[in-house]
Amino acid sequence: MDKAKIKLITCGLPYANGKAHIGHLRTYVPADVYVKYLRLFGEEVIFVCGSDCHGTPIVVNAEKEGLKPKELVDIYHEHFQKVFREINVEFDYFGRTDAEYHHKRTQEIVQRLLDNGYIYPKEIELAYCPNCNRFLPDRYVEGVCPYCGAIARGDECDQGCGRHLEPGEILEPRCKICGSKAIYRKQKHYFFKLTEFKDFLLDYLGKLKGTENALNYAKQWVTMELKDWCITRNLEWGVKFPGEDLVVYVWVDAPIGYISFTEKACEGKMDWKDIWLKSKAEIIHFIGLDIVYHHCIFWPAMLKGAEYSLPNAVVASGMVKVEGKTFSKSRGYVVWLEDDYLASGLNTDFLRYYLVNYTSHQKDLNFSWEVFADKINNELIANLGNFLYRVTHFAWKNFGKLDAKVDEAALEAIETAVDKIKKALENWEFKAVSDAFMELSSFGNNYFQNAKPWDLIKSNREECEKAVATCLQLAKALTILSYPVLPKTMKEFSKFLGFDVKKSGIEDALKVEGFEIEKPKIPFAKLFPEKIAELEQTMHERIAMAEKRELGEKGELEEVKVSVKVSEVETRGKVKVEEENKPEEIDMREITFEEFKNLDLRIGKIVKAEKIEKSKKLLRLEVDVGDEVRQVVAGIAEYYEPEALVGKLVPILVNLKPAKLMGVESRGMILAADRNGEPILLHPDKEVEPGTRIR
RNA sequence: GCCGAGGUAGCCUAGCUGGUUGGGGCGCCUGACUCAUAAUCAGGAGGUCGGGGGUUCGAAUCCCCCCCUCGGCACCA
Repeated sequence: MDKAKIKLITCGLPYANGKAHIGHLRTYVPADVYVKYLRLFGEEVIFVCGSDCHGTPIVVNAEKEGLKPKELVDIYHEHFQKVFREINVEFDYFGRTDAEYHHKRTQEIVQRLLDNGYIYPKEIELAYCPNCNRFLPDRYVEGVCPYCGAIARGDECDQGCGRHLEPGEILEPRCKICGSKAIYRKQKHYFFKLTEFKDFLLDYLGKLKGTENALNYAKQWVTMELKDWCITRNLEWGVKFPGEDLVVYVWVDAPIGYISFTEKACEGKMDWKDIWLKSKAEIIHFIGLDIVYHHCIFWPAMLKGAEYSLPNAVVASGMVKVEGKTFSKSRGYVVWLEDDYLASGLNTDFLRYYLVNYTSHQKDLNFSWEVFADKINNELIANLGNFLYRVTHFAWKNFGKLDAKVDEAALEAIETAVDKIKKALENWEFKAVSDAFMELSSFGNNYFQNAKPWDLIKSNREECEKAVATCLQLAKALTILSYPVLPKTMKEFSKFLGFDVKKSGIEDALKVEGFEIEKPKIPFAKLFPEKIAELEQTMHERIAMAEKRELGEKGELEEVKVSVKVSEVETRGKVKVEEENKPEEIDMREITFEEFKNLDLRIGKIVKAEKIEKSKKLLRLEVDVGDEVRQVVAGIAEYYEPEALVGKLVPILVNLKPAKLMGVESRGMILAADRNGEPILLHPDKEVEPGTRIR
């Protein structure tokens, strides 16, 4: 690393449409820890982030809540600022993308891309609602996925195959607002020539630093295929595209926040252009794995096209699991920062320690309250907290003031810890960083134990003082070295040791001075089983409720609607969130009996079933539908063995338009219940003949 | 199926340019100590290093095959 350069650290922007949870923190806390260490080591750092305020989900949600988009954004912007402050994630600037300065910067960059010929207009067919008299953006459209036939929304096949849909791709579009049938109408939109950046990206990704999880994905995508990127939308809410009644796609303007927020952070201090135009800084993005594509493909291409500086590193954090299960807001496997953690009154440093120390930054982090309690009680408190307190307390009680006499061995141990921390930071290994100071703490406990100052105080006061001063030196070094991870606690504790850790640099860890000790307070409060049981119960109740909801129990519905409203919001900018099935959102439009009669539904008998080669999900079935035996392809291979299917009676939609999948023709569709994506086959209550009509 | 990342004691991990008995930490067992938040210190038990072949005097480390987990792509009429 080039030490002379200023470093700009950014975090993926939280989407101002939902509350902060443990998944967000998985990225923000390590980034903050990294920044605090850099500063400790004397580097000049700028740390920015902000709310991502645009995009259809915010508009849709605001409308649902009877708010203006800005009002909804205000709520979550405040929320994020508050929780970040409380957990000591300290940005130099936390902006918002609906601010004027950000619009200005975005328009300037878009204009540069236009001037440089990287943006071109193209007529595309878009869903238009004749009733509402407007073009329908992404999420205002509902229709059928052209790839899998599932109900999908305008920009993504969210219920089915999960594909990203380009504007105009969706079939049978309907207006989500008034429910009427939408038509396709031509409209001019703008595209970014991503395809022209393929060679640049291949070269760039070879030089880009960061975690390999991010870099590997990105390389894979670039080598596959790049498509030009539609960067305008029909919305009111967003950054206006120059000269048109359109806004730029939210993923164009969101990363530009890194630039506009840097401008604000630099005000009165330095010229932001040195960073973003003259490459005089090292730019490091901390993100969640789900937005690697945007940061390693779209973003550098945009910057290159607009002749801005390029990021030097992309650091992607691994996934979060809760109680060993995939993180899921809808299923209750989530820890909300405000409602769960902060409300519990627990020391925020505990959570920071857990997030940093559980595992390597790139790996999956599992959160469970049980492990949480173990780590806090047995590691943080028993080792670090106990050492700090026993030493300081002993020193205060027996000496108060101590001379500067320190065992060389302790200084060596401190140096070792510093070296380990430096090395670990270079590799984005924050667990190794925190392990290094925990190891130093062990050394301290060991030293104290072996020196037996409680005996020495009676026999040899002078020798005792040296042993205690040595331990105090270790304690001081520990508060300094652990401050980036445990800022709240160490800031408080350092004053008992007679200094202010916030004003200390790394050199103070080794500087030998006399001590003046104040009566210390216990640094960390112990976690008791009752408290943990309480927190676990909250979580388990939430999970149980989510399960009930999934099973569609009546009586819960009212409540469910409310809770879903709060938690189903999309996140963007930091963590991967699983595609959540939202059955209650399907809100199918009514059809007439006549329309129903158009469906040729029958009971069919599966006479043959086999896997389709090279496919993970597809089975080729031969189904007796009464008058003939049909070949049907069904996406159930992950859940059903072919052998187990033969002879089974299943409902089948016979007059569905045939299609070919992986080269195999499918004439009909087997009906199944969908439990979170898992198909559950249905069988008639009594044995019936193949071909029996369903009504 | 293809690509990527992994599979090391109950849990988190180091080691992986091959070389003495595979290191830590948490938990567990025994002992010591009492300054300290039943914290600490010492000692100990616990591992077929995913499985099987191969290269080598010698492999957790290299090669081949297979299995499993996670993610990306293809695919869920």
